[in-house]
Amino acid sequence: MIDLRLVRENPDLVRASQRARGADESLVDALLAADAERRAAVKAADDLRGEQKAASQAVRKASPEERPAVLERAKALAAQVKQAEEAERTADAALHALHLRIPNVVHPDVPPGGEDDAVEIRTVGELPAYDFEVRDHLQIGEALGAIDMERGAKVSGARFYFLTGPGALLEFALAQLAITRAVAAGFIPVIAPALVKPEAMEGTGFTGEHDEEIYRVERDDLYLVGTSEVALAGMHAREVLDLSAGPRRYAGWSSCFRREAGSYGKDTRGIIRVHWFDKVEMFSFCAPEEAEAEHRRLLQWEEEFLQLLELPYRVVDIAAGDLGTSAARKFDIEAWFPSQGAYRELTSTSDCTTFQSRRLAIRSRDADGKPQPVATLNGTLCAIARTIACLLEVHQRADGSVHVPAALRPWLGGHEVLTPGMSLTAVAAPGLPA
RNA sequence: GGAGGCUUCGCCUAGUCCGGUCUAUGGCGCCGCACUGCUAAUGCGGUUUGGGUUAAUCCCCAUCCCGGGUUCAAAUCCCGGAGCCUCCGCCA
Repeated sequence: MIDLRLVRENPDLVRASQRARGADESLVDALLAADAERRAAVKAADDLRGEQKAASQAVRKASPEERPAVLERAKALAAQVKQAEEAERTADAALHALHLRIPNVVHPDVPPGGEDDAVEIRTVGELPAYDFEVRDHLQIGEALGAIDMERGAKVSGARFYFLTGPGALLEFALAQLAITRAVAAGFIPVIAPALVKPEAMEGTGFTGEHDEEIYRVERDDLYLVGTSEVALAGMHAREVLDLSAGPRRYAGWSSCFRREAGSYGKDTRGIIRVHWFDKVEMFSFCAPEEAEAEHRRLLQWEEEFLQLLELPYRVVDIAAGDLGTSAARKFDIEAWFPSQGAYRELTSTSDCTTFQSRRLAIRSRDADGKPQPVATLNGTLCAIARTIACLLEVHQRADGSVHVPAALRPWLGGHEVLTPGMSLTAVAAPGLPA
């Protein structure tokens, strides 16, 4: 949630942010009114409680003769306090409900507009040219024995898949490369839970407008995460972190689950948009004043990863109307999918400033030693299924084989190419005993 | 799934049986000051978090795992829940 002091002191800034998002501007004034009401209710209840406390002491000290009268007064006050506390709770709940409905304040440099108004920042890598008819990743994957959609549907339904043979090995290779890179950059590797409590989901801002996107396990009141960001952010809920040595960075691996409600008919083919995939996610806790620089660093790590995979891509600055609830700013990296002749989102990094940490009560001590909300940032290092799809397409060859980028070879037995029908028995990490 | 134990202001801890200056004790750590050639030791003072109020200080309210209840009054009594530990059962 956003900083209430900002709303009080600079409501126009928040109104402008709401406008930029295409969200309801009047919420800001409703919030201000609710805030004033809550403060009045708090003051009334506090004052009454103070009186009651004194009265309660008086009961104890009263002589036997005056005791009945004093007790009478204390009882009356107790009843008033009860009423005042009820009013306080109501006012507080009203404020909280409004507070939760307001998304993060957008960064001033965010481009205006909606989904189609992302601004291209740069393109990197040469678009490949093919002197044969380009196949899509599913055709290539099926020929390689790497992807089995039909049986995925048989077992789990639409948008489920099996990764088999070289596909399964590719998943591990990508995960290894991602985690290895992240650890080398100073990230703490984490295997995060994929089922979380409602609190963690709410804290990261996913339950509001994205509710339809989330799998819920009713019986146990748990959610399946759509990204390990949820667990990683929740990891330090209600803690005071020591960030004096710089940002605290985690690289989390987890399965991710998405209902994809409302995307019927979109990307129905292959493993570009699926209900479940595995992902290595970067997550950073840092001082608010460092957030923008950290955001650029996350973006850079994402770019380096795609460069290692030899995938051409472009970086886009997401427009205000297309930002998630928690994000003040978001950069996507879109990689080239030859079968579509288009760039498609492969990774995404968001600066959530103090929005998530305020909800989750994640703080660090400022220069005065006072706990203050930290900034949280997240970025995809590798969304594995979609990355496999992109790799297969970009690195395809006329004979149905697929070029293996050098960076992945250590985990694919040193093979420079994946070929239909190849034997996997030789695929082992070099240096391991046979 | 069953039985028992535990949870106090950074860490440890007193207090809970028997409700009332608990405005929560003490130790460690940390910060400041004094003493000291310097350090150590010692002494004195400070040190939970959130909210309200304020120009700021002061002050006020809440906070003893969480949520209810009883009471004029709850760390303390009652009910519900969470987490941790031990044992039994089951299990990869």
